[in-house]
Amino acid sequence: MSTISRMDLPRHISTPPGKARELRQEQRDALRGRILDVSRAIVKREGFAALSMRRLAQAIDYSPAALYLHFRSRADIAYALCVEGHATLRAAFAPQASIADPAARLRAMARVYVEFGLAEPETYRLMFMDADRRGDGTHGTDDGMAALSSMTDAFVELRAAGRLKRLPPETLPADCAQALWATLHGIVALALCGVSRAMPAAEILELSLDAWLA
Amino acid sequence: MSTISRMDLPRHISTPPGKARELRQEQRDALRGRILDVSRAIVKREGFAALSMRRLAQAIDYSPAALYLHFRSRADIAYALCVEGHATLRAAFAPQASIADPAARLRAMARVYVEFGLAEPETYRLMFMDADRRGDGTHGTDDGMAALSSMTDAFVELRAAGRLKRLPPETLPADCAQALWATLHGIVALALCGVSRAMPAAEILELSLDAWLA
DNA sequence: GTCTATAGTGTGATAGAC
DNA sequence: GTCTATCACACTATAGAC
Repeated sequence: MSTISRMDLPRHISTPPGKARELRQEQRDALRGRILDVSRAIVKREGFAALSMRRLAQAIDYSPAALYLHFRSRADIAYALCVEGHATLRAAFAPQASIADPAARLRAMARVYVEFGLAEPETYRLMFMDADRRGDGTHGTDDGMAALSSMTDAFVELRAAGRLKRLPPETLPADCAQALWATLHGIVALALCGVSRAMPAAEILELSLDAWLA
Repeated sequence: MSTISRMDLPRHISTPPGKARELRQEQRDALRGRILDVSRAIVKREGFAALSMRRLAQAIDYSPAALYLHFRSRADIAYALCVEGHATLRAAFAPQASIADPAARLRAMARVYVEFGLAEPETYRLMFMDADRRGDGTHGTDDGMAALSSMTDAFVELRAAGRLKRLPPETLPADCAQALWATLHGIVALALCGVSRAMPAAEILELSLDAWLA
């Protein structure tokens, strides 16, 4: 919970003419940031469904109407949080890129992906499981597909090294990546829904990776 | 939690000896059936979120209050529809059981599963994607796990035939089934969320099956 | 058993005063 | 920019008349 009160922000100060504009802009950005901070916290803990405009307003100590000066709608906030989430995920992927062996790299990326989903279940839901129901345009985030293209690259290397002989020769590496992603998503999604009570997600993951990459 | 207590039955009335009682029961069952019919239709077309008690009541031409004489809550209706869905899925699996080759059988079952998800997206959502958010006890449906045990059986046969040598020898067939299920769920879930815009689900499926069973 | 009526609570979003 | 007040809805569930 952020302890910053609105009173900390200088609001009705007669601003000197020069910097007035950027100062106002700074305040705007600060408030927008605070809205996102609180939204992120609520979503993380209780999920996007628990994020109502009223509650959000109360948490940042403004009226609900004030929110609409910074976001056109609730879906707009969801979109912003999704973009953030994709950036986080991409950042988590980056360190794995230096792994030389493509199979080991794929395994590492897969583990990162699943760990992200399990560590931030509600964010993951927002990003990948409620996407179509919200009606906003989250799908356009090419940024989020960076992970997919890293996996594609690894499959290209595998194919070049002749290590995908189990699959039909005309199979595209991009399709392999897509299929592996579907597997990863399935593992996370089942875990989040509590349906796969038997086995821990990490074990399912290792087994699936063996099936794909052995 | 017993819904109907014995005390609710009209014992002050000397129950007419003949068919009165079962006739009343028949009417009760008929109305309950109609409620489920309409609910199923609405969910199929527009999803469980679109099923409100008001709307349901209007559709069956009763008052909202009447619904609560047959279902304790909206979640109760969801539960009933889930049980139905699991029965449908199990029935769709049955014909595949006669396929002799375990790998071919697995492929056939996998296709049935994915086809079910794509053909009845909203029912699938209700069964496997909103499960935890509803708070009812759908997970207890052992009936629904019949599919999983069929897949386990197939993996047992594969292992016995020495056709799983790519996986570590201590791997349990039940775990293989669980992992394959996760893959299937991932394929369906991504397709339903419109995230995997590139590739048709059927192709991802075949590719994944090759990876698993080649 | 079924109705009408309504309690009680939520929601997203907006108008208009200051 | 921010507020108050409110619109215009939705919802589940129940009370009490018949």
